[in-house]
Amino acid sequence: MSTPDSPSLPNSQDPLQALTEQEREELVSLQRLERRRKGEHLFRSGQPLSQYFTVVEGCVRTYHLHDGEEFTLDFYTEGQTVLPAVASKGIVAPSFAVCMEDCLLNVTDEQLEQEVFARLPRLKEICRQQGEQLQLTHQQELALHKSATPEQRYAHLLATRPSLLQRVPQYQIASYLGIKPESLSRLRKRLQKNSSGTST
Amino acid sequence: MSTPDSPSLPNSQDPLQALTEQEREELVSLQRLERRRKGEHLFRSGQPLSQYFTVVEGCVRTYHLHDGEEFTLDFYTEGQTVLPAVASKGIVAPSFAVCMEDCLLNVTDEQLEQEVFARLPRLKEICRQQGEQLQLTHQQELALHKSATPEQRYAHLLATRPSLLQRVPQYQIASYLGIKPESLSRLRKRLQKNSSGTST
DNA sequence: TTGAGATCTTAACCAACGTCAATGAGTCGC
DNA sequence: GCGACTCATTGACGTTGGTTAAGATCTCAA
Repeated sequence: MSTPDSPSLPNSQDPLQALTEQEREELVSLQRLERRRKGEHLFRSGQPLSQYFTVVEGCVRTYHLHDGEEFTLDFYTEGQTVLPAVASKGIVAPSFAVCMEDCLLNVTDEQLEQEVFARLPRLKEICRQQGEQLQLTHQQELALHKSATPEQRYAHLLATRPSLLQRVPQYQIASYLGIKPESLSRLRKRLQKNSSGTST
Repeated sequence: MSTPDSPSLPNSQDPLQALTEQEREELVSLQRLERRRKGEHLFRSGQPLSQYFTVVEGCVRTYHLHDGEEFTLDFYTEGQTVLPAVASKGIVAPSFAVCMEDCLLNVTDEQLEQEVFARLPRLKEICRQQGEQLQLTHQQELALHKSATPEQRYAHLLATRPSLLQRVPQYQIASYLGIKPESLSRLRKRLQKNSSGTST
């Protein structure tokens, strides 16, 4: 009933379980939390990336710009990392990231990252591994997007991240699914009609 | 006229330029080359990955299986790496990879990887950075796929990897574009008609 | 030559998305 | 309340992809 939404990319399954209680506490003590207002950008496409963000509270959306139109890549909510840490210098932001709500973010820059890894050497390997698996997951996402119809993609979103639909305007969900808002509207209507017959 | 096809994922831009001539020679001397026959699989979805491949000669296709149907993820030709090196233990193959032609491959396993990194310490960082940028590139691919029509995707493929279309059966290209072979056939016809008018 | 198999093309029909335009519903500031 | 604005919905229409089925090539082997 109240599962807090598993992320579509398993960004998830807390790999920090591998740390000891003490290590985790230390990690928390090193965290730097910052507030960002609704509408603020975390980064913009093409800019060198110097910070990495994890959402503690709120919602962040990443998107591409293409012929003046926004294409939503993903939504990040409580507990999700907008970009994996362990990024090297010289990495360039591949997209835009904007706060959908007022946000509380865990912000890591290069210096802090060095510090954290110095204190928790095991974390580096954990992050690296996580990043690699994430990459493979991205490939799978692409495959899913290719092989599924918009309807299936919507059903999948509904099944895996139901609360997102309450939280985010539908025209952005549509863009996330790769269709127009009007089409999402019709699609939802179709599903309603079919499911109402099913539940008898 | 005869550019050898830039890969869709810039897998490309030889990051080994950062090595000295001597280092590169050493790298080559450490390479292990293997032949694989057309139709052989390099890995299968779900299996632990113990080897990484770069195509020296031939063509490799990766794909997903979904309800018994294949969905082509990508094609890898001369010079392209099927999966990035610097993968940790315990990584699981996210897809299938099969040789489209008889292939000559540069094969790296964990042991060889250790050896190479021991001999060329700088390479490790280079590979890591490459892997991270690749990850961001995958995100961009997904965005491109979402925001472009099949026609635009085909045009993009035609522009960036023309020789692939000569090399690979069209029904697999169709699957790569996310459409059915019949649709690709119609699409090509439409494009022909339109471009014939243009070239006057 | 004949037949089987694989690949590509074409046609006809339907379903679904895109576009354009109009209408509601909700919020906000005045 | 009122207008302005944003967002969701609906309808009409055209375009395009999926499906099914048929046919055209081509290769390969008997």
